[in-house]
Amino acid sequence: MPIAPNFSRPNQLLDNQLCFSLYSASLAMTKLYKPLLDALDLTYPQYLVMLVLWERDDITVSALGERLSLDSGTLTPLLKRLEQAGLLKRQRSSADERKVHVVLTGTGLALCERAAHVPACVVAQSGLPLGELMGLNQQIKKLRGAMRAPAITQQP
Amino acid sequence: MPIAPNFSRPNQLLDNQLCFSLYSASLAMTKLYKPLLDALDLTYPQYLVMLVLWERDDITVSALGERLSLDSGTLTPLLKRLEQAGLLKRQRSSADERKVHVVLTGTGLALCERAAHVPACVVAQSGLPLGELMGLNQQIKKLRGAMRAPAITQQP
DNA sequence: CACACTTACATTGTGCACAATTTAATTGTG
DNA sequence: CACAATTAAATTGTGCACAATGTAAGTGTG
Repeated sequence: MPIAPNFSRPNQLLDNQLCFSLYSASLAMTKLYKPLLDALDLTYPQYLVMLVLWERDDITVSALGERLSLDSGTLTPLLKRLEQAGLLKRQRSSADERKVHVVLTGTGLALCERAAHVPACVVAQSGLPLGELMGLNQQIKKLRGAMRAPAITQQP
Repeated sequence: MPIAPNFSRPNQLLDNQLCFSLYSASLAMTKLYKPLLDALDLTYPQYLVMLVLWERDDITVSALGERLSLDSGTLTPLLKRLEQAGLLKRQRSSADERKVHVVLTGTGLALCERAAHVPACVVAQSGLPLGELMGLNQQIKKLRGAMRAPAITQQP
């Protein structure tokens, strides 16, 4: 049986490419960060967690999860590794024993300085003008917002 | 110690958001595909592999890896699962015993029909006009190309 | 105040991604 | 032809992502 390229369904080729572009660009971006983050002993998801904490320290696991759209199954082991590395502490709330607060240590707070050069390095490596990247960022945020919103679905 | 938002380094907040946008949008997009792909018993990376094979059957693992920017460490177990599911065969080249050719079975080829509606469903769910998605796709592909290219680095 | 219900994390299991290493086949060079 | 070098997959180990489930703490209702 001969090869059957599906030119009859241009959508199947075209539309999936946006999804594949996102997927592939995201992986490529992570690789761009890797050498910089290796120097800080952070993985990319760990770096994202630290970015949130550098902005707002002492938040609960669920607040962190909402900010990053990640659940406890992902965050719990990740946070344990960061705690093991001495960058933060996980402490149960005394007011509500169900909640776990994530608090930076001195080491974790200090790491912010050593991470300060990372974004500019990545921008430089991408080789595209900053304005273009910012415009792209706005569009992707819009797409992400659209995906977060519930689709026009018939309610039962 | 008080919270220390790093407003003094706007880049650290701004530039990382493009990267985070990509990361988060990619994960969200995968979740959009999930219910559709569940019906086909495919994960999203498996679906990408099938898309490539529906376009061009009988290619080597390394060709597949180049197309998707994935290495054998990712593809080998993924392909074994697709083989287990009866969608493809992995067969060593007789001409060069190092190479493994990936060939669709009848079942794998037939699945193309059942997957035909997936892209349009995802576009509809995103809630954005098709033209906008296509423009975004072009820009992201440009970014990905820029990241693939070696940065302006001093050669030793 | 009992008790169903909800909430916040933690745990378990599957499937990517990828670095690093291994194995085996092929190619290039003297 | 011997043999170092290269190439193509496979293997091993770590760290996400996430579904499904479990556990314990808190909440609401009669």
